[in-house]
Amino acid sequence: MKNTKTNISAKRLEQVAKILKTIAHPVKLDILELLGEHNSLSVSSLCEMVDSDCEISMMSHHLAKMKDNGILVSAKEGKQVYYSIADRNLLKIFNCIDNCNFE
Amino acid sequence: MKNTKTNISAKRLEQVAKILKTIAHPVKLDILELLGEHNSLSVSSLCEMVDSDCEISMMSHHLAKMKDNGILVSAKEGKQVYYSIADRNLLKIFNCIDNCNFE
DNA sequence: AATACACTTGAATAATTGTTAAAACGTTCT
DNA sequence: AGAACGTTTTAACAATTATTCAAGTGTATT
Repeated sequence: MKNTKTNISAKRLEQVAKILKTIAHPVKLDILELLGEHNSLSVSSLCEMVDSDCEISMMSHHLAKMKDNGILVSAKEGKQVYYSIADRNLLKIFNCIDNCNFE
Repeated sequence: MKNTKTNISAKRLEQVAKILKTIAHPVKLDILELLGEHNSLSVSSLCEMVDSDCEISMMSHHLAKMKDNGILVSAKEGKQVYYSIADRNLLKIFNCIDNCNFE
C-alpha cells in the first residue's frame, strides 16, 4: 500500500470487487432482474421463475450469499421468506453493461 | 431452459456474468480506473501506478484476461504494449455501485 | 402431537480462479 | 550478433467458489 489516500481507495476497490463477485453469476443476475420487476418474491417462486433449473437448496444458497453481502434483504411471512433488493440503484448495472459494446 | 424468449435472456445473463466476473477483482478495478483517467498505459506503468504490489507477470495476466474478454484492447509500440478500455461506457459501473448504499 | 410445507444449513466434492516463478519472445541498442 | 528491456506464456500449486445431497429448523395444518 502506498499512502493514506490510496488506502482509502484500496478499501473501496475491495468493496466494489466484493459486490461484483457476489452477483457475477447468471442465476444471481436473473434473481436480481426478477426482483427488479416484482419487488419481493418468495424462495420457491423465484425457483419457478428463474430461467434455469435451480433446486430450492441452490436457490437458498444464492439468496443467502447475496443477503450476507448486503445486496438483498429478507422478510419472513408465515412459512415463506420473501426476498427483495436492498438498494434498487444496483439494477442500473444492467443498463450500464447493456450499453457497452464489446466485440 | 424454458422457451425461446428465455433462451435469449439466458445467453445475455451469461454474458453479463462473464463481464462482471472478469472485472470483479480489486486490482482489475484499479486498472480500469487508471485507464479511465489516462486513456492508455503500458504494462509497466500500470504496475507502478496500481494501488498494491503487483509483479509485472501478474499484471500481464490481469490485462490478458480482460483483453480476452473484450474489455481491454492493446497496441504494441516498440518494446511496450499499451492497453486501453474497449468501451468506456463500462466506467459507469463505478458510479453505479458508488451510488448504492449497502449497510 | 404428528404431518406437511417452506426454507436453511452443513459437509463433501467438483470446478474455477488466483498466484508465483521460471522460461520464452520480440524489439531495440551497441 | 549479443545484451538488455518490456512483455507474455507456461506450468504448478494454492485458494476460492459452485454444486449436490442429506439432515435440520420453524411454522402451519390436521
